[in-house]
Amino acid sequence: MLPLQTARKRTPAFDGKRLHLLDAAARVFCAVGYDKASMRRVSAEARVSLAGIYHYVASKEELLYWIQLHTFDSLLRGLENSLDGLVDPRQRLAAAIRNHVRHFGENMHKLKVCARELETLEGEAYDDVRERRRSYFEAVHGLVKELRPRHGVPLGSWLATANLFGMLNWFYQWYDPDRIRVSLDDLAAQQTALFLDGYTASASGDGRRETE
Amino acid sequence: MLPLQTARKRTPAFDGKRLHLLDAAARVFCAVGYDKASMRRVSAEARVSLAGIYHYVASKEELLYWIQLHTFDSLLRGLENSLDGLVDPRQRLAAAIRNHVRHFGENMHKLKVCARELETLEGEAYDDVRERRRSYFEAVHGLVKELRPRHGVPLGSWLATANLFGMLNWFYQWYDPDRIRVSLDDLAAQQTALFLDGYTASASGDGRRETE
DNA sequence: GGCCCGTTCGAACGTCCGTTCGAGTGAACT
DNA sequence: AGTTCACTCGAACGGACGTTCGAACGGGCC
Repeated sequence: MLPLQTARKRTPAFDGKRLHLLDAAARVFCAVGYDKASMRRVSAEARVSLAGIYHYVASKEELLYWIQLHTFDSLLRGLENSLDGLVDPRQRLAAAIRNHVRHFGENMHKLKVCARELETLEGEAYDDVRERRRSYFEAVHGLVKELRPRHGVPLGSWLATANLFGMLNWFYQWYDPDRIRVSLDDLAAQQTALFLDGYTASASGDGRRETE
Repeated sequence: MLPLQTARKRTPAFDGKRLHLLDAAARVFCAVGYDKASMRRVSAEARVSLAGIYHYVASKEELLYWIQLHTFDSLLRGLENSLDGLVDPRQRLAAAIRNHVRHFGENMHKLKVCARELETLEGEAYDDVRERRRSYFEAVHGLVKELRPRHGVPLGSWLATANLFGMLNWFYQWYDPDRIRVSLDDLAAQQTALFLDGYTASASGDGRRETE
C-alpha cells in the first residue's frame, strides 16, 4: 500500500536526481523484472548508495508507480500532439500508432516495464495508474470508433481496440533493434495497415529477420 | 540452471501427483506471478507439505519449466488436430486461432503463466521451452504464408505473425469471463476476421462490455 | 566560530524465501 | 518378523531482500 507521497517535498535538485533514479530503476526493472530487481542493483545502476535512494523515494513500489505514471502521461500527451490538425480518421489512427511505436523506440525500458508490470501495483497506486491507462485506452478507442461513422453501431470496436493494443504491446516480446530490419515508422505503418485492412489486403514493405 | 531431471524417475502414481502439483503451481503463479509465488503457497494450494513438493520436483524453476513445456506441447498438438482435413488457407488460419483461444479458455492459468513468464527461465530450460515455442510460432507462421500464395513473396509475413500472436497473447490482460459477453468461439472468429480483413472491412458480432 | 539542513552513506535489523535434513509411516515383499 | 522402499512431513539453515538508523559531510546563514 503506497502512501502516494514522496519522502520529502519540493527541494532543489530534487526532481533532477529523482528522474535519474527513476531512469536507473526502469533499466533494472526492464532487465530482470520488478520482483527480481533488488534495490541494491538499482542503487548500483544509479550510482547512489542503497540508503541514499530512500531520500528521494519512499519505497521500491513508489519507483514503479512513478515510472508507470510518467510513461502513461507521456504517451497521452504525445497522442494529443500527434493528432493535432488531422481530420481523416485513418490518418488519425495512423498517427496514434506511430506515436505509440515511437515511444517504444525512445523509452524501451519504461514502456516494457509498463507493459509487463501492469498488475504489479496494488491499492491506491494501482487505481491511480489504472485511470491514466484507461484515459489512454479510451482516447485510442475513440479513434477506432471514428473509423466507421455511418455503418450503424461500431460493432466490436472495444474488442478491436483491445486487440490493437495487443499488437502494439506484445511488441516488446519480439522487437530487437539489431535483428529487425525495419524503421520504427515503417513498422507503425505496417501495423496500421494490418489493423485497418487486414493481412490479405495490406500492401507492405518487408519485415523479415534472419532466424525464428 | 536446471538439471532438467526430476528428483526421481518413473515410480507409480508419480505422474498423477506431479500433474496435480503442476496444476496447483500454475494457479499460484497465475495469481501472483512466478517471482512473488512462494513454495509455501504452492504447497498449501496443492495440499502437500512444503518438503513434500521436493519429492516430485527438484526446484521451483522446474515447476515453471514443466508447466511451459506441457502447455506449448498441448498447443501444438491441438493445432495439428484442428487443421486435419482443412485445405482452404483462411479456414486453416481460423482453426488455428480457434485452437489457441480455446486453450486459453480451458487452461487460463497455464497459458497466462506461459505468456507472462516467457523470459523467466534461464539456461538449458529456457532453450528447451524456447524451441517448443518456436515450433508453434513457425507452424502458425506457415499458415499465414499460405494465405497469399500467388502474390509474389509474402511480404511482412513474419511481422504479421508476430502481431497476430500479440493479439492472441495480450488476451490475458483484458479477458474476464464475467465481463465479456462473447463466447470464446465468437471471439476467435472476430480475431480471425480482424487479422484477415482488417477492422474497416470485417463484419462482426458485438463484444462490448459495461465499463472501460 | 557555531548552527542548520539537505544530502550521503556503512552497517545493521527483521523477515521471508528456496531448499535440505532426518525421522516417521505403512504397504509390499522375503 | 524383519527388511525395503516410496512417500510424507516438521523443523531448521543460510542467504537475500526491503527498509531503517545514526553518523558524517558540506555549503549557506547568523
